[in-house]
Amino acid sequence: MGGMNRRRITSKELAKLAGVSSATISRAFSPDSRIGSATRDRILAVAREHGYQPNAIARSLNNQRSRLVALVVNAIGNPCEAEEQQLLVHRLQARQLLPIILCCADHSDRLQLMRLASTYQVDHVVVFSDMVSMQDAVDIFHTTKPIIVSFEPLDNENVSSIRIDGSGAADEIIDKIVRDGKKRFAYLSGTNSSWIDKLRRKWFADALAKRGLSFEAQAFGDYSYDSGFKEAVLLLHRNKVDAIICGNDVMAIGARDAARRVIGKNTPDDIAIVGQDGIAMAAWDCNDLTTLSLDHVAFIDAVVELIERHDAEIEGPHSITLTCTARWGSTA
Amino acid sequence: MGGMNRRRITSKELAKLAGVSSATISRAFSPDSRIGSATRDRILAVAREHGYQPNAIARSLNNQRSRLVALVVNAIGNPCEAEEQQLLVHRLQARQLLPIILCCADHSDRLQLMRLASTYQVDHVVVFSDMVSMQDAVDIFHTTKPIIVSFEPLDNENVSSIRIDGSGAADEIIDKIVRDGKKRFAYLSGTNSSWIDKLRRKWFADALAKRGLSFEAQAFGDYSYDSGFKEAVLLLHRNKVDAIICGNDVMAIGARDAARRVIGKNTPDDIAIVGQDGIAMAAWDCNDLTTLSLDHVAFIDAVVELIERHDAEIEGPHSITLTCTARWGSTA
DNA sequence: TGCATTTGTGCACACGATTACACAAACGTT
DNA sequence: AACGTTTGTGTAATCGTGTGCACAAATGCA
Repeated sequence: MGGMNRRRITSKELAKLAGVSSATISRAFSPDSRIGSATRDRILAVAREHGYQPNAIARSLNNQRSRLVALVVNAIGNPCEAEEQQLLVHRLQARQLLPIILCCADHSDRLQLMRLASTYQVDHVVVFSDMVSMQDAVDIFHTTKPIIVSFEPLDNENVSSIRIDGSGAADEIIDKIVRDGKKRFAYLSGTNSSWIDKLRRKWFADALAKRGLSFEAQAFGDYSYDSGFKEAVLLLHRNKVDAIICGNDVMAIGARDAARRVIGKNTPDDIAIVGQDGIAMAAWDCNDLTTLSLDHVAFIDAVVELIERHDAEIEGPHSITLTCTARWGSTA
Repeated sequence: MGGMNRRRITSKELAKLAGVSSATISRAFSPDSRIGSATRDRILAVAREHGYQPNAIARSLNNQRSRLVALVVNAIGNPCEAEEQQLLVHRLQARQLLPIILCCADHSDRLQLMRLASTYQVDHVVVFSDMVSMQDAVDIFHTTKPIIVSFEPLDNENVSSIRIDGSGAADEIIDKIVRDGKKRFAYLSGTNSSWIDKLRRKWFADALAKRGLSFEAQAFGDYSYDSGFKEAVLLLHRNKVDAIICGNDVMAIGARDAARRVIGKNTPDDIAIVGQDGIAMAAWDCNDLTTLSLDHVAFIDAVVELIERHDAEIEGPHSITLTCTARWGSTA
């Protein structure tokens, strides 16, 4: 590969080395382009020898297409989203698209962060986070061409969305718990401001209402194990509930630990505990959680389909609805 | 903000609107630039009105500085790295640097992926993954200017590294286990090809050797809960060991579950189980793992320091050594 | 052979910003 | 008032590719 620390060479320099013009270099790297195959082979050989690769930044400027995708997420470590993030990143990489992560957790200024990403002319935006208002995202990205993929249904021509319906699975789960004789339900929210949290809560509230019941108590955590633990202790002490529906799986595990260790109640006999998301960890032997689960692969398939629609310049927003299923464990 | 679906405007168009030249537009957005403050204020007002922001792609081309950072990771969901990834992303965002994730898991072609990222002229590369040979990374990125931050010490002027020393903590942990009367040790590796796995194993092997002991058995997993569970079953059936040192915390949890549920042995009395990484989940009440732990904040501080050295054009590679500590739980 | 068509290559400009240089206006000094 | 310095702005080149256009060479067809 020649000397170690050499500057990356440009198409013009390579052109000189190969005895052609820089336009021909460009064509050699463009698969469907009028160019002699002998010339192309020679150029590619010289390019390899000198470690030349076209500069994607310059190409993006010219193309008006960056092949960058902004992923707006709450956090990276959080298992709730992590499995989906992982899947999506793989699918993007297979399409030669590079993901830029925008992480909304903590106190970073989310709007400024999105504005920064938008200056990089990302081709697509996928919003996983429920901490950012979809309207803000539209305002910031609407000048670039990306369509935004999001859970939140928003009536806007630039937003494609994925709707999630867990009402059926919630009904099944409530049915089982009620038949097991539980009567006093509590809901442990992830965040009180999030619309997705309200949606999830509504699935279960409706299922209860159908049976003449309702949530006797409601607590607010932050999707973390610690908050699940802490809030469950309070719920069990103060409200004496015998069933806790949690906003995600991690809090459910925290709640289960709290019930067992602090209060001395075990699932599913003394108390029923339900998670949401269906993360891999929920199925671990030590957890074995009953959870309202979303098919991660189907979800990411849907995201990719929306992205491809957009890439193919199919106009207008599109919406896909996915249905959750109940995954049974020993906690309810 | 005016019409909804308008194309993003350019500095030249904004210049016409504000009655100045495009050079002046650029200066208005460059904090330390010779420009009248009245002009700047007027331009910024017009810019806000029309939703103008400088195009980062064009700026990068001119600057030779993209403000993009490539993060080479094994996987996103994997808790081992996730906490560090999360911390690093925040620190980068605070510096107006955008992270591009390169995910090496599964069967994607890691080299091609790194080549793709290198065409985006990333300013820095941080290699978390132990699935990629550092020499490959250097070969691919050496033409761009980034210094690579990595665990693996490599004698190359373009690589800064962070060395991790867990020998002291491993010694403490082995000491405790041996004094508890355990005699038959097994090591459960993450991957058999990884140099970092060999390093970790050596810390414990040395501590054993100091006491005239050695590993009676060795198994190979893939850092996942399932592999920890499965390999532990085999180890306990075939080799009858009474202490398992695991390559990471997640496998340790799997091994603990296997011992308890399949074999009927409990920690720490029947068997000692040790993890590595010190992830938050290890401290959860239901896990309470004894683990060889790395201070994640200190680690990311070190990464950021190396990045800043590089940004400040301080020449040459640099190396920082961090020391691990033992974190005690009820599994050993 | 003569002419129409295809193939392969170079020239020159565009993409959207930054910046060295030039220069006019405003300012300070004696 | 004369002159040197600072300040603010415009002009034009540059970053590295992609591509429409022009044109020469090669090919096909009668």
